[in-house]
Amino acid sequence: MSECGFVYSFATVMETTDISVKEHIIQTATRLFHEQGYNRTGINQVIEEAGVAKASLYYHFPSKEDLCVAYMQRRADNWVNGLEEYLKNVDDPRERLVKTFDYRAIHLKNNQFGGCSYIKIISELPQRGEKIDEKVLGIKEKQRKFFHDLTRKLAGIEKKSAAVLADKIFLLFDGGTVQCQVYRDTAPLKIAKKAVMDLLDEYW
Amino acid sequence: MSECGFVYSFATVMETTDISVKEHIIQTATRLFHEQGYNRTGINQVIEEAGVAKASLYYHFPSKEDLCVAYMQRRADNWVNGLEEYLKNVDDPRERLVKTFDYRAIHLKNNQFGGCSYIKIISELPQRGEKIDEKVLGIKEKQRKFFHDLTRKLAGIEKKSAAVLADKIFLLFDGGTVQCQVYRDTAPLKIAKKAVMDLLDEYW
DNA sequence: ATCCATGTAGACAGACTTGTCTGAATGTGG
DNA sequence: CCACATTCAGACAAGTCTGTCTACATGGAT
Repeated sequence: MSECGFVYSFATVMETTDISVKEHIIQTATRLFHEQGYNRTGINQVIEEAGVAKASLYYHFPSKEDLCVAYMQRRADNWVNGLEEYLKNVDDPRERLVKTFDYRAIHLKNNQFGGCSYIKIISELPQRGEKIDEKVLGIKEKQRKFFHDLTRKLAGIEKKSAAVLADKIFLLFDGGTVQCQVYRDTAPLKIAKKAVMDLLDEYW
Repeated sequence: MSECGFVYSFATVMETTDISVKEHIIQTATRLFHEQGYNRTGINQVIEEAGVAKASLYYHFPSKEDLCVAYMQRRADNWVNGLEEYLKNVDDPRERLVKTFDYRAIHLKNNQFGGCSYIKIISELPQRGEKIDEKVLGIKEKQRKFFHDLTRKLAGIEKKSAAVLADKIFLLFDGGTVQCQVYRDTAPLKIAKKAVMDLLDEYW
């Protein structure tokens, strides 16, 4: 098989391209876990599609649970990086809030309306493994903080009002996300965006 | 074993108590699927805890997927019946809307903050089996219609405004539900309720 | 009287799962 | 030069899963 040669030559290139075996595993797992679900994706499929040996996976990740944590972190990084790029020329906090919902719709569409990775994971693992639980709560809290930071920057808003507003927007964010997943359509997020704009108009 | 005798005598009683073997299976599956998740609950556990034979399960349900549909229908029935009971003396549509969020919090707490069964199912089965997809969309559409019917009854509201308002409330409903699932707390639904009350105040 | 619906118990097939282990190869750093 | 980190291939263990099947029991309806 030429595949073997490919893999080995690939490994030599890897330092220059910075796509290591570990990175291949994370990327493959991130794709498969999100598209097929965590429970329905076996380790064997991950290593096969990543083109790595099983021992290599377990060398980098002691268990599937650890790979799951890396998957969620990668999803979070991708989201934050994509959003920052999308908002790079937007300064007004009001506009940043609204455009976040635009980007959310784009992001969900680009991800086959798979919904929120973290809500999906806790839906698949109701018993809450410690590491996974911690990761989900940490990421969700960062999402919440994002909205709180933005509303606090709105001109002339009181601190308490900003917090209430942020929590409402966060609810619309998650509500829009899961409804887009259910309906496989961006319509719910458009309504959520409209709701956010109406909320912001109240504060002028 | 006395168990055998128990089972058989149970079967004879079943017509009077109206708790058939099929009903036992549905109740057990409804509990286990919601608490443990659909994928993580095996047929063998269902029949064991229901106290029925495997052949009996497959006599009533051709496949696990069919049992899943029955599970979702049962969850929907339980929700609607519980809500109707909770709202039986509440006539004002505004109050019915707000109290629906109160009942949602009670319901989630009573169900170990397991979240929305239908969102969980589509999170576990991303490929969307035909029967399951149809069921989830049907139930979600009924939930949506519930809010639309109520907002239309608000005094002096325009038809279009009522529709927009209902969709916003529905977003807060689902957002509150999944966030309660994440945080294992009713706090998000309290914020959602407050958001609904604020929305309703706009329409006086 | 006999058929049929409904129920029991439990073995079995065939596939899947996670994780371990053996044994070898490669390239780099000390 | 040798030790170490990293990677390969793939067998294996020990368990899970869904669904099928055999063989039998029971009670009501025709």
